[in-house]
Amino acid sequence: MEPYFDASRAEQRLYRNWEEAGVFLAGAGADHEAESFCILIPPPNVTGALHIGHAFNNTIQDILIRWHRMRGYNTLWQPGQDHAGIATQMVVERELERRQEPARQELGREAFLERVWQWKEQSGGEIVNQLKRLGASCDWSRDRFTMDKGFHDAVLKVFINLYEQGYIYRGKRLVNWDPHFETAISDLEVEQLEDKGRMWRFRYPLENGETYQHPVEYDRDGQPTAYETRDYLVVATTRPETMLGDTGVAVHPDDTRYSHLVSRTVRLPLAGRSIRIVADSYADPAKGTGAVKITPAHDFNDWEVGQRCGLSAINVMTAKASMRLRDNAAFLEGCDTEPEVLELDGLDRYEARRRIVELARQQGWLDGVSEERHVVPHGDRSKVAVEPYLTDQWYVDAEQIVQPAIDAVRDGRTRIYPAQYESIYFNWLENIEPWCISRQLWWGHQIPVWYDDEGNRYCAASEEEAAKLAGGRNLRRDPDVLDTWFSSGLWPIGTLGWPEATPELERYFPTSVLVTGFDIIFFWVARMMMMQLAVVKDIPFHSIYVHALVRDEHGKKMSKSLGNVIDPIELIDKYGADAVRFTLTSMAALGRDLKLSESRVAGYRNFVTKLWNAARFAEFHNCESQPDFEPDSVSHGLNRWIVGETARARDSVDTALASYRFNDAANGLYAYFWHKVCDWYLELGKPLLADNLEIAAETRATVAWVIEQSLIILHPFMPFVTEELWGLRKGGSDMLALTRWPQYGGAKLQDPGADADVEWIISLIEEIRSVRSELRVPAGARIPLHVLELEEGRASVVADYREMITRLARLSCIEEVKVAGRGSTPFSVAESLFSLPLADIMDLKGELDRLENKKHRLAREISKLDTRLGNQAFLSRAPQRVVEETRQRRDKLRAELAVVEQAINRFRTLIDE
RNA sequence: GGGCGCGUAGCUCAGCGGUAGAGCACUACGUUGACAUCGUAGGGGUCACUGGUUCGAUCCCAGUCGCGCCCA
Repeated sequence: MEPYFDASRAEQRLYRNWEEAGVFLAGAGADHEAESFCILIPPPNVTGALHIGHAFNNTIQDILIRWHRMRGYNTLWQPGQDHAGIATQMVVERELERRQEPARQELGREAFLERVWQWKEQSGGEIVNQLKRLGASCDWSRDRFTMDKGFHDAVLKVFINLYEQGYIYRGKRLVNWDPHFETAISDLEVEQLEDKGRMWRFRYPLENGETYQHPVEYDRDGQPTAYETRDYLVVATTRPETMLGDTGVAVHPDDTRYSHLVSRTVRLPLAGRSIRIVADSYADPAKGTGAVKITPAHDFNDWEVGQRCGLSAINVMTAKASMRLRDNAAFLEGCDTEPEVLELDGLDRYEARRRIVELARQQGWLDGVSEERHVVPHGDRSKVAVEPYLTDQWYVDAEQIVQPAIDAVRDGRTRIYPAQYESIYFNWLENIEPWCISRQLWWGHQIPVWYDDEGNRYCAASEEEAAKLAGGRNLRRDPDVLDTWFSSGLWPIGTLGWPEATPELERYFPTSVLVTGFDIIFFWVARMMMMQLAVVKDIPFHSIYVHALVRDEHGKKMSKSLGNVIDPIELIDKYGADAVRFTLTSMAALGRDLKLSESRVAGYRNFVTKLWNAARFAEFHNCESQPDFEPDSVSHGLNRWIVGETARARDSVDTALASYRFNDAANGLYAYFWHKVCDWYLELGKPLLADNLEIAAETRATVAWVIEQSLIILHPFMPFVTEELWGLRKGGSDMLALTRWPQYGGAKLQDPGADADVEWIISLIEEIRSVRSELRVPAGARIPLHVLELEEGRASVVADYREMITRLARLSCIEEVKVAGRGSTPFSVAESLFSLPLADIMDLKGELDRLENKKHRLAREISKLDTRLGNQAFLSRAPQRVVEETRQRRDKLRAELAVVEQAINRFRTLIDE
């Protein structure tokens, strides 16, 4: 065996072996009639590359899957990719541009889609290979794509189903419009970004000679004391370019300044349109002048006001967010436009903004301008400011299907871990808004609705069926496609074969657990709940494990623009997949972000090496597993101890994983293997492996068992190195991935007597090492150990472990003596007293200090406990158990103190002599 | 504005009513036939602050101060 595990060479071979042996297939290795365990992968975008968040998310899933598979469950990890409408269309369009090929519009829909499919075939599978590098044990034979024929059919069927039940409707309303992609997007795809901007105040002249008194001076109580007569209203806006679409000015119904003006009109500058002053409580008297311009076609709040007050909505922009005025009948109607305004036609919205402000200044209706910060909605993909835009779109009336999704979590049929995410889930669902599901894109599931020339709609699974419904009328299909999340919302039933009643659907649905990031609870998790419950009347999963975000080592969100992205594949290349996985797992504390630093990965790479070398040790010493080995029948205390430790480790892994405490599982395994097995068991066990000893055979078998048990319980976390070592040890006949998880219970393999002995031996060795180190005894020097006094029952222990103590503490001999010799250093372990004769090398003063320190530490602790035990309130109110434990501890410390004091006295005597 | 979370060793984080822990980093020593990607020993903390509950608070409660995120 090499001294290191060569991850880069072994990983791909090991993965291939797993695939060829079919160990990842649904149900592989399952016990007969086993319970099923199924996880659906959150489908990565087909355009995507594996980022660290995927690596984390899929490591967690793989641990759960491998753990269950080894425990004999009938396991399915269902993989797949999402067609990711906007993202993919964007990638392919860029590709066309880069290669200077005809753009999407020139190609036309059909040819463009062909190109997307081509692209998908060539470069779409990258992320699958990357998941394999991570070790993800998905059943790739069942890989699904949200645009597959079967999945597509299922999506259309659901659309038709929901349409027919009246849960899907078409409506003309304001949507969030992304002017870059020229499509509607849903509320969730909008992110609010704060930006510094300006607030402009405009004067809109009152018509028909109306005037009002506007306060200009106030007394101390804020009461107006002087007024001026105004023949205009001042309105404020951050978006001057939309003023051409103004159809009203609103004032608060209780605002006495303006009440006589309600229903009068102002003349909209530039457009020359008469617009009505309306009373609506949306206008806040305390803000600005209390009068607010209303642009129903370009602002969500204004839209509501317009609906309430009967104002028309005039769209003054194109889909690209440039001004549309010249051939805009709605705009021109009722206008007495000034020539300048038509020159704005076709200008980009920001250019139009500058021009309008400039015109306002020139024409004298600019009242003022102020700087302020405000939040501007942006498209999460395009990063451009979205426009509220008036269009016809398809909506899911989510309110009608939301209740079962709320109930399922309320009554615990689906549980969310950690529970704090439940309230986020409820809060969103209880305030659900209609879901805009149509997108003006080409790549996606085209909406299965046809229109005849009169505009009647026919919703059907195919053109033929629509034609039948239409009775031969001329039809054209709705050009829009569905929101990507509409189809991924059907991921659970869609991947398992619905609407066919497949065996997989029967066996694996509802699925066991969904592992996902909190950032897509709304996008995806909540919608899957709603849609599965609406379509098949059942929950999609029993549990939802919500994990946090992976951030950089300073806690910043990783992003390309910040340049702080850690590429998991680079980490895997450098440290191996096992190290990357173990790092992520060890940091996966429930409900907390992880800050990833590379040094941590390097640390776990060292753990992989440690495991590798422990196995190498076993090989050197011919420690081979014995078929008839019974862990509970070993005789030597050391072997009995490690068997018990191993059982405890297995037990705590199971407990931790069952409650999704992945970090506890990983850290427990790390401590067990490195600090128990390697630091102590293998070191103490070395003397027992000498060929001439009777105990050697048992110890070799125990070492083999311990190593192999460790490989098994580490396998879900570090599948590659464990599988490789398993193969090296077992000759490759059976695979670790399908090896049965140990069932032995904790109690049967525990031996408290052996545990106490070994722990005492460890303390003794540590104490000797500590003394040696502090007294600067050369590391290579062998020194004698004098035994002065032993606690009851320890004599045989010292005898049994004599050689181990000698070796690990680098002693020349262990002798019983009656009195400590001149120049020797006494020290204590629990209640036993020893000394090290170090006359020529020791630092007397330093050693005395060391003992005094220990004495003070003990004395301080004892005094704390004494105070507590002297407190009547404590004695009467604390639980008896706690009182008793405190007393025992105090007594034990007192005994130790006595021994230390004895050591000090002896030492003083020696110094005085 | 509403909600959630977080302030514990130099750094990244566990813990969570009764002994304050890990990894990394740091210091010293060291190649003993598994491992220097290692071993041994060691230093390092008013558990953000202020009150309260309790026999007892890093832990529970309230407030303050800092930081982050989500929603409007």
